[in-house]
Amino acid sequence: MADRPLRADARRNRERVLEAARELFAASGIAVPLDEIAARAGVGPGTVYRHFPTKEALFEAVTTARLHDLVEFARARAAADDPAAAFDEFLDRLTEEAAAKRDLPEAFTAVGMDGLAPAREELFAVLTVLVRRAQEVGAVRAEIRASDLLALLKGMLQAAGESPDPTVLDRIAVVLRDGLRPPAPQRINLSTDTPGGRAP
Amino acid sequence: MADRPLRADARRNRERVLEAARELFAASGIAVPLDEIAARAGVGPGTVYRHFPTKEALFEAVTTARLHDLVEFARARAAADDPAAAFDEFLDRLTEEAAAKRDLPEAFTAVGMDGLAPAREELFAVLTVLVRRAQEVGAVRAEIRASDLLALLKGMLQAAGESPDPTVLDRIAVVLRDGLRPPAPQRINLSTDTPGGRAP
DNA sequence: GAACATACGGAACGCTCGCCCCGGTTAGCA
DNA sequence: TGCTAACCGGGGCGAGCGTTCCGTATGTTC
Repeated sequence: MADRPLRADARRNRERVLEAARELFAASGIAVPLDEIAARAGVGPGTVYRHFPTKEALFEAVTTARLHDLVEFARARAAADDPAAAFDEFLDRLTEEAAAKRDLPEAFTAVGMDGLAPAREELFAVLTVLVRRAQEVGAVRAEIRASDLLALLKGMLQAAGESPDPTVLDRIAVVLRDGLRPPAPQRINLSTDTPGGRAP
Repeated sequence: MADRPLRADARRNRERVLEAARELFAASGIAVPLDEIAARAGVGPGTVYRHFPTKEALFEAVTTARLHDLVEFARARAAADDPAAAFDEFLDRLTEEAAAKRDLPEAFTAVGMDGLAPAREELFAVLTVLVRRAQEVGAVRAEIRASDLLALLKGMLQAAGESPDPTVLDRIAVVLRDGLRPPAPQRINLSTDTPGGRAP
């Protein structure tokens, strides 16, 4: 019961399992069989279960770390001087992440994974700030909420993850970025007289 | 072997199965157990298999019809006088569809369902025309391809389908719509001198 | 180097779910 | 109304996967 230091091989195997889980979860999502993770780590299924009580726990262990990194990144941006740039940087980060991280969108809305709830709430909270500040300087349309952003990002990550063409992600990201901006080009001083306007 | 008319009860049960499959696939996607569909239809699992050789075949039967409707709708719009409005109408249609149709995004990119391939190719072809014509009048940004649009729509449908809040869909749809438009308000005749242009 | 605790591997269990089969029933027709 | 063929229901089989258990191997300590 006391937290005696793990035996050397146990420690090594635990790391191998985590490494294999990171790779396979990122590649195929939580659907990957646990036996495959064990095989990739060079251990038996039993060994995985001695370190993690359940498959979900392993997924949580891998994903919580990833979410936490994302939260840290967002938190730093939430206090930045330029909220518009901060918001853009967050989108950039997520776009990079989406390259081959199929587990991230699953982590956003995994049901029944109570272990992930704190990290998700943290992310939600910091996203709320990030969005609000970007809205205050007119960089993001006013009606958007953090939940909308999360849904949008999740959809983007999933859609991009399934597409064989990696350049799809770039164009999707551009669409999201521009779509999130307020409709009229109201940035700074400019006096266009675009007819047929839809905004007042 | 000859296509003798089905017995009355067989015909009725087949319709019931299709109806139940439509509802349950739309609500929960292809993950719904076949026994549930059978139970909802008031028949045994064996009856389902007498009408459809496999679960995938049942899914294809339900989804092909849905995709075909969508293709018909898009085909009519692809020849419309106002390509910009036609494109918008297609987005509207898909937004409505997303209300509670969890099977549609799965139909877009279901792997190994060869029965759906023709419908998917039809959809892709007509979307290509729809996008190109909208681009010709400056209603859609030039770099977008039909595959990008499909990925975006799939993401939107999935994100909206999983969210408990139905109003999320509205805001997501607006973001997509505006994001798909060309960045600068370059509608028709106007002589802007936008520096740092990305198009010739 | 020996003894002990700890960890390992993989066979085995139970559960879910797609799919098949057989005894009973019902529809259609003479 | 009665016969026959088609159809129905649900129990059952097998595969895949998460999880557990136990005999064996290995690191650690004296």
